[in-house]
Amino acid sequence: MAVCNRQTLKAQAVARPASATVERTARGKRRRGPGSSRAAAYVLEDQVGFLLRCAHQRASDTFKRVMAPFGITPRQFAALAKLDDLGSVSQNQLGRLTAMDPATVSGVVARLMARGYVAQSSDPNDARLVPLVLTAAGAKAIGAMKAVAADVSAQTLKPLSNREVGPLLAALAKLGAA
Amino acid sequence: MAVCNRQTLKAQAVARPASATVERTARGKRRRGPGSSRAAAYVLEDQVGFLLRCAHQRASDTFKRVMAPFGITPRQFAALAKLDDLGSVSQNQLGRLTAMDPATVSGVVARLMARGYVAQSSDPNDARLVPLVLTAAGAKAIGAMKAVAADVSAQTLKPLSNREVGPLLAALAKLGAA
DNA sequence: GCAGGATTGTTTGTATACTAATGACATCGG
DNA sequence: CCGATGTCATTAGTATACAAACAATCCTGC
Repeated sequence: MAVCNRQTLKAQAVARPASATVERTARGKRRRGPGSSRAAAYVLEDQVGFLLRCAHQRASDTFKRVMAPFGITPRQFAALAKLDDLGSVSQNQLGRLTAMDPATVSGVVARLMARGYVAQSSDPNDARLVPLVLTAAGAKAIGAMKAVAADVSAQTLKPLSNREVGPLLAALAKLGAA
Repeated sequence: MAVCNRQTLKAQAVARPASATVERTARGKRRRGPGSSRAAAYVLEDQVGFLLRCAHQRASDTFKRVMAPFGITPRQFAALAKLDDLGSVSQNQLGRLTAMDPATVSGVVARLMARGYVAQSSDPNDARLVPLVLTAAGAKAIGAMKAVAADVSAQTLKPLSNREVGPLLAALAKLGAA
C-alpha cells in the first residue's frame, strides 16, 4: 500500500547504520552530502510538488483501501459520481468535470462500460457527441459507493486537526484551479 | 497542458446554454440532478482526494513547463537530486527517499541510465544491492536543474498568499507521512 | 453554401504507480 | 552449518496522465 513515507525511510536508515553513504533526511536540519554545498540548499522534501505527490499517493491509497469492497478506482468513481449528478454528459464534458484528459476519460469509460456501469447513447443534434448514462447497475453501484465515500475523506484527513482542514482544502482548490 | 480546471468547464457550460442536460457545477451552491436527492449531498470537488489530484496535476504541469529545457520529469529529477545529495544509494533506498515503488524506480532509473545520467556499480558486501551513482554528465545536469528548480515551487505556489504557504506545506507533509 | 476553423473522440507513444510473483542473496536462530 | 525469514531487484499486468496526430463533424463568415 503505497510507498511515500519518510518514516519508513528513517527506520531503514537507523537499521543500517553501517551504510557509509546513508545520511539522515529528517526534514529541516539536514547534513550536507557530496554535492550539496550550494547556497540555500535545495531540499526535495520541502517542495510543494513533492509533498503534493506524496499526499496524493496516500490519498489514493486510502481510497483504494476504504473502497476495496467496490473494486473501484478514484477516477472511475469520479466519473460515476458525475454521471449520477448530471444524468447524461458527453465524454469530453465528463472529462472536464472530473479533471481528466480526453484520452484518459476514454480508457476510464471503456472500463466502466466493460463492467456494465455505463452505456453510450447518441445525440440527435450533434453526431460527434457520445452521451453517456449510468445503467441500472451503475446507478445502484454509485449509490452504495457514495454512502461510503465520505469515509475516504475522513480517513485521509485523519492526521490533521480540524482547524487545519478548511485552509488546506481552500489552498488546494486555488492550486488546482489556477 | 493539463486539464484540471473548472474554469474551463464553466466557460464551456455557459457557451452551450442549449445543451439540456448540462447543469452548473459552481462549487458550493449546486443544483440537484437526477440522482442526488440523498442527504448531505456528496460533492466531488470538495473532497480532499479530488483536490489533491487536481493540485498535483497542475504542479506536474508547472514542473514540466519550467523544466522544459531539461526535458526531465519530476520523478527523474527527484532521483537525480537525491543521488546528488547522498552520493550513492541502492535502488530500493532511492525509492524510499523519493517516494517511489521499487517497480517504479526501476523504470525511472532505466531511463536515467539510457540518458547517461546515472550508472550502476556493485556492493562488495551485499550482492543484492545495485548502488547507483551520478555520471559526470548527470552531476552537471542536476546542478543546472537545481538552479532552476526553485522557480517551479514559486510558480506552483503563485496563486496562494504568503501566509497560506506555510500551513499548506505543513498539512501536506502530515498527509504524506501518515 | 462552402472553405476555414473549432470540437469530439480515438489512437499511439511515453512515463508513472501499484500489485503480485519470482529469483538471488542475507541474516538470524539454533 | 542450515533452514526460516526477509530484502533487493525484475517482470508482468492494470490504470492513470498527457502530447500529438487524426477522422468525423459542427459552425461561421464571406
